[in-house]
This record gives sequence, structure tokens and C-alpha cells, in this order.
Amino acid sequence: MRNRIKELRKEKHYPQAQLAKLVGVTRQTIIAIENDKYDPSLSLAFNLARILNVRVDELFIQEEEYHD
Amino acid sequence: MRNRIKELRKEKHYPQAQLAKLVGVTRQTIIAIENDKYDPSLSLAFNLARILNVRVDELFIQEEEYHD
DNA sequence: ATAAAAAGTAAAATATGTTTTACTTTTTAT
DNA sequence: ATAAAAAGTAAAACATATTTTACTTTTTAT
Repeated sequence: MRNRIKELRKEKHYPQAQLAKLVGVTRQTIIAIENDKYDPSLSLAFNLARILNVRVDELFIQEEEYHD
Repeated sequence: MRNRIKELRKEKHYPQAQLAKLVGVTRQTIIAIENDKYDPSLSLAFNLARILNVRVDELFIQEEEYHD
């Protein structure tokens, strides 16, 4: 899963520390997610989308969907 | 976080076991999420939304957002 | 060129999500 | 009323997300 967090955060001129505070996690979490170390929880995904003024499905791009 | 999975699954007449198979998890995971035991991962949320033909933000309702 | 701010790395500890197995209860169809 | 299908409960094991702490590297502004 890719995401546009770094891009949209920069448009708003937020440093990672400020975005972290706005969504209620630590700076390490923002770094890890921006750099694709792991995916955020669903709840954090919603908070990030809200602060960055996009929908969840605009912020995250699922590249490998499950097909049965 | 609430969700409309049970409702939309029933509209499609899928038993839990079939939905589980379609999104690539076990039946227990579907049960737990439908009954609000915990939230799905972001990736599972996307797969559920895709199979149920709605957007992620239509399938899940965040009731307690974080405000700093 | 320097100092300060921002971003990144790493690893251990804790919290949350998912699977597996087995068994019970409820719903649906005959 | 019965059998079969679907839904639910529980708990242990395992996987993934988040925090905390400490330190390093890169970027920005003067």
C-alpha cells in the first residue's frame, strides 16, 4: 500500500511533528508510514485523511488487492 | 468505529464464510469485525469495501475522532 | 559556514489484529 | 420437528502497529 501523506503534508507546510500531534500519534509513527514501513491502523488512516482534507481512498493506494 | 459490513453483506446474500473467502481472511475475523470486537487493518478495510461495492469511508463510520 | 529545525535509523516494549481449533447457539428450509 | 447451514464464543499462538528512547543525517535560514 502506497500513500500520499508526505506530499499532502508538505502542501500544508506541516513538519512531521505537527502532523503527528494533530492526529494523536508519535513522530516515529508518521515517519514509518510515510516511508512505507507499515500501514496505519484504520482509525489513524481516517484521522490522517481528515487532517489532510482528502478521503481515505484518495490518501492510500492499494496496489495488491486480494483475489480469491 | 462502527461499520456497515453485516448490512451490506446481507444485501448481497453472502454468508460470513463466503465474504471471508472473498477478502482473504478467516470467518473469525469477519465475525469479530462485524460485532465490533476490533477494527480491521487498512488493507482488509479496502478489500471489504471493494467486495461490498462501496468506498472505505462509506463502509466505516469514525465516531471518536482525535482532536488535539 | 554555522546553528537550529526537520527528517531518519534502530531496537526493545507494549498494544492491537488475525489465525487456528474446537465447541455452542441460532436461523433457515424441508 | 428435524437436519443442515449459518452465526457466535473462547482462548492460545502468531503477526503487525505504535510508543519510547536515544542517537545520526539532512535541510533550512541566517
